[in-house]
Amino acid sequence: MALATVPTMASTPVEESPHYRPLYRQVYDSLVRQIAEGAWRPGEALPSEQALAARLGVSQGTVRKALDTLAVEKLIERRQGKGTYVAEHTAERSLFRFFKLTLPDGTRATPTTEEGETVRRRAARAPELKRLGLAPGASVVEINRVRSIDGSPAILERILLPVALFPDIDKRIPLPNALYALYQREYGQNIVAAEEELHADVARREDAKRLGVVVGTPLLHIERVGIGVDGTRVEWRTSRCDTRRLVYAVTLS
Amino acid sequence: MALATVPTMASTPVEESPHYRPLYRQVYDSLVRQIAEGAWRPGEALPSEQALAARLGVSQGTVRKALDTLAVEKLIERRQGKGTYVAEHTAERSLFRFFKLTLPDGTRATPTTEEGETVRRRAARAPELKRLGLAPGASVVEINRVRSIDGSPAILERILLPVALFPDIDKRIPLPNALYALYQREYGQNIVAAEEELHADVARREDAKRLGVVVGTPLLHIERVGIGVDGTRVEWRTSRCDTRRLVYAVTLS
DNA sequence: TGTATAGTATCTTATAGAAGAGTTGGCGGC
DNA sequence: GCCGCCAACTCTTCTATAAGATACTATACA
Repeated sequence: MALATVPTMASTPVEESPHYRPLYRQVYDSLVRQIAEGAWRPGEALPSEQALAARLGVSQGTVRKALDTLAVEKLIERRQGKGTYVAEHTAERSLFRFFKLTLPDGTRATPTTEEGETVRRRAARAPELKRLGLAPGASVVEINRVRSIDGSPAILERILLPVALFPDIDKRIPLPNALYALYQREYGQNIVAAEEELHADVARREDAKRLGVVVGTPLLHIERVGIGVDGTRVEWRTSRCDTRRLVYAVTLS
Repeated sequence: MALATVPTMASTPVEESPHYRPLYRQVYDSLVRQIAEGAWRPGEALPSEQALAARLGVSQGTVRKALDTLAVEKLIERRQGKGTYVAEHTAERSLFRFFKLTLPDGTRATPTTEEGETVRRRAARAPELKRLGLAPGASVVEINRVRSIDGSPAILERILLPVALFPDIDKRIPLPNALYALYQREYGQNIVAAEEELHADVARREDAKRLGVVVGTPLLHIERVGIGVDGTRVEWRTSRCDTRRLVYAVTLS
């Protein structure tokens, strides 16, 4: 049996299809696509399991299995007796999930942006096209800012965004503290995963000046690509961090 | 209804118990405990879902739900038509899971140990007791070794293990490449998670000599605590890595 | 030596009832 | 009439079970 909303599969018996996927997987794919398309806004409730089951022509338990998967992937949240909600990036949450820098004592750090933030639009260069998976000729927005902890500079950030996804973001300065919430709320770009690459480096003259440290201070250099629901590469962020002030802490499992 | 193998719960109706846990959760706990106790060796097959269900007096679906959870936590592996197996740390796997250093082009790095590895036993110091959650007076084994990529040194490693958990590990030199597989196979210590803290640092004289780099070279300093199935802190590992040769790459989700 | 076939394992789907959370309406007191 | 309390109802997700489908292995057989 195939989903009523997937007519291309409904026409042939699933057993004969080379792209066979279990029913609950089809439901999962369908829901992911709809969430990606913004059928429900973040924070909004999805139809109930029964309603979804009826609409898709499967049983409630099958819908439930798909929703379970979405829940562990943090795309949705469920509350017994209330409903199922599309996850939203609150300021708190997105920091907890993707911001791995903590204070040396292990407590959460909440950085703020210094004066002098710059936003400009320009053509993307070759490595940027590659990292963001863009077609040649695409434009990007480049944001540069200094992030502070307890009032003194600790991180240099450079953020690259495809203009195609964020058409007017250069008119939104000063940018809010929780960028991912902005991406989600204003541009429908929901970042669900991130690939990070870390190097050790030392502060050069320009770094030293902006961070208020001496040349040669060790810096943690972080390259991050933010991934959207459908695998789109949404953001490329480069951070250079003074790790005497902040520690990169991550739990592998 | 409570598990037949959990008599403390079976005596009172679950509804009245303040420690109420769903059946499938009780099954899960029971299985985790048994795996931790080594009821089945790593790589060995568990009884079938039906057999477990019969033994525990629940339905196959309930056992399955518990096994599903164990599977996402990577404590077990399942193969349709074959059976369910206790996960084992093969050399390949443990590297993929907890070794986040890759070559600059993104391919997997397989380090080897240089000559000159040292293993010694001594009393644990205060910070070590704290990190490993040991009682005062406990002893540790300290391992120091240089790890190489393509034949040239890239990582300095210092490993601390509680002697209580690894009684005779100092007699096993040279240690194998895949330490976590050794922990699991010979000492029943199955590492399922790890907490890592990363700093940027520069090479001091001793580092420079052992790694063959100049003093002042940026180094990535990694502190890792390995966590066992029941939350025990099994290993404290400190790595100092030349990130011109290796990159720390991690995917957050 | 290759091919059915039986048996046993996990995987998929469906259904029924329990438990949580809010809403509504009745009822008594003021 | 108006307010407050509480039980009943209805909606939700959660739990537990059962039955059939699918996958793999080994054995019997031509």
